[in-house]
Amino acid sequence: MPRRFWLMKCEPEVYTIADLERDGATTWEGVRNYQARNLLRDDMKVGDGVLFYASNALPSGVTGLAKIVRAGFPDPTAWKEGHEYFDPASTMAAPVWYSVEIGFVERFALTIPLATLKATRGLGKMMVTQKGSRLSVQPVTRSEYQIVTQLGRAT
DNA sequence: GCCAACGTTGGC
DNA sequence: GCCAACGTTGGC
Repeated sequence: MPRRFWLMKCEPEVYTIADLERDGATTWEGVRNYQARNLLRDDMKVGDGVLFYASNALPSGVTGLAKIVRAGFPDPTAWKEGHEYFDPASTMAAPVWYSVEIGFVERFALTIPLATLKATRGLGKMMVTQKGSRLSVQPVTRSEYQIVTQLGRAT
């Protein structure tokens, strides 16, 4: 089965590529958007490549690489009463929200800013470069992944 | 902090 | 099922 590629957004105040480097792996929890949920639950597979994106950052951009180390499973935080991600609609029998686990791959020396992505040939159609693109988990093509990886290693 | 874009909610 | 109101995201 061909490896697929993704971009996952997180605010630096919540979690960074440096945190992932320290932890080795982390559970990607708290996604509460159906479109992103479907990707987590159905499409992300072990071994898929991930561009780690820092949103609401200075600058916002891709800060490194990760990979899927555990495919979709019910988001445990949805079951924790009192937790900020608690959702009574999600039950053990019929989970509503899903998580994956990602593992650390590489930390770029410098962030590849959104402005650079927008200006780079071959990334014009990348979802994150489109106006109003708010999806926190996005599909990325192999070629987009490779171009961004090269940018990250070149700096 | 501003504000545009988007998703969700809820009245009808 | 429409759509206005509202809340959230996220770049700047």
